[in-house]
Amino acid sequence: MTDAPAARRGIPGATVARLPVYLRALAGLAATGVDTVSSEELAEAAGVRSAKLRKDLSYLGSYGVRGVGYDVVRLREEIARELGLQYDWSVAIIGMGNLGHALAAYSGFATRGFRVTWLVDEDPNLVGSRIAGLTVIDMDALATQPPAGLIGVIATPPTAAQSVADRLVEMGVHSILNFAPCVLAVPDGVEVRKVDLATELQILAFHEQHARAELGPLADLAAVEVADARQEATS
Amino acid sequence: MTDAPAARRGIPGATVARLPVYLRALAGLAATGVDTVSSEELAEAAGVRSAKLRKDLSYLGSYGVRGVGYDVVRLREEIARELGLQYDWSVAIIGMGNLGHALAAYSGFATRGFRVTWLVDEDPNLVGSRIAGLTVIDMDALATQPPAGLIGVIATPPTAAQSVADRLVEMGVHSILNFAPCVLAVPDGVEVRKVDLATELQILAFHEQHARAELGPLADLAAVEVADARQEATS
DNA sequence: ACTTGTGAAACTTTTCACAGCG
DNA sequence: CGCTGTGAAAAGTTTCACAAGT
Repeated sequence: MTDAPAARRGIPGATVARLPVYLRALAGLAATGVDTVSSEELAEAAGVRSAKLRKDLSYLGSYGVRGVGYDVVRLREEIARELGLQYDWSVAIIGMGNLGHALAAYSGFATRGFRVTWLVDEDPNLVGSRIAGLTVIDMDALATQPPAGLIGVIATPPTAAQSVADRLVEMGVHSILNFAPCVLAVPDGVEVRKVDLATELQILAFHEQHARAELGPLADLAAVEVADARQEATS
Repeated sequence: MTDAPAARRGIPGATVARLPVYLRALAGLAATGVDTVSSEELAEAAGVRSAKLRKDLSYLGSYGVRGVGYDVVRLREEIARELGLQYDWSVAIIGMGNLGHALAAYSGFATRGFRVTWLVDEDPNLVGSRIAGLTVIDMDALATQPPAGLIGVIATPPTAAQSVADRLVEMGVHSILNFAPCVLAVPDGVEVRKVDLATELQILAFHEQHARAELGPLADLAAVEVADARQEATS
């Protein structure tokens, strides 16, 4: 019954997270005029192994042709549909600091199915000003016209992030992208993804340190040793 | 032999990725004067389950006290050491567009063990200008003084990203944070982490669409349907 | 002949549940 | 008694290898 041409509820999360990468790779291939691609080639373009790619695509259904490969246009459509990109989703960016500014101006959203529709800040000096073609409003103004399916992007300082999240949830938002370096508490049914820049660097630092340890003592480290008030910790 | 007070090579990747979150939670607790914390409390602050937290910490060694909990200062030091944060790592940001600018000005790096030391761009109009207290240089200038342990942050357009990565690798960098929406090919031993903003939104769109499907047909969708040249696909 | 789609195996990560220790 | 640390079970993810289809 529910066995129509797509996967029955339950595409693994790891697969969902890779679909955007495949989509990007397919867009690149389409742009260069390729119209059929093998799992081997597409996997190469996406930076994964071909078996993984095939397994991932198998969750969406059978869109390949054995002995031939995948039709670039068709596969692109199927993935886009699975991701819900037949709609142009509205995005509200909250917090117009450096990062909020950069996000508002980022052209990569528009080209990939998203429309930045609201820019929000609480600072009265910013409210009313124009950034990237939009007028900055405050949270109250946003709350008067919250569209269903809005995605909220939090780019405030961490101290403000939780209360912004609360207000977004209150107005019916259930997808949030959080750039503030803090944990957000939200009710069930609200999906939060986080991007923490310092965290990413710390993970790299771990690998850097351990790669280094293979090669011998950390003698030639140009990274500056922290030699400051660390005494208070040891005394 | 190699059984000193830390984990023997092989902390799971999933655990490493969470250590920065624990570190942040501990910093928060330390700031409010708490000096002992149970796995339950710390897990709550970090947004994970306590069993997972304890398992993660067990890879670092036994730093808790049964019946009591963990010493906040001690645990913080141990995690920081494991992540290699006893050093201040140098960071070079390549690509001084909107995002590069925002990253250069981001104060969150300095407070978490990283020092943005070089800003790089190829545009002659930018080279020599000052951003966030630093003078913008070009890749050639960076190549003349590449410190060991440098972390490269790529914030260029995707078309330039691969060649920037190649040059970074050439000068001995083996940790790269890539903001450009493309796959980078690098040799073994070079660690690349990527942050793709549109990808994150697409993953949210997937969940948004499927959460919505639970509640019935997509009637009240305020996300604008893409009603353009999609006919060519159906005809 | 060639490439997909997929069971089964291998590996990783999370969760459970309780022994062990302060 | 309470909380950590950890084996063992469960769940999730990746890889293998080949049968099945064109």
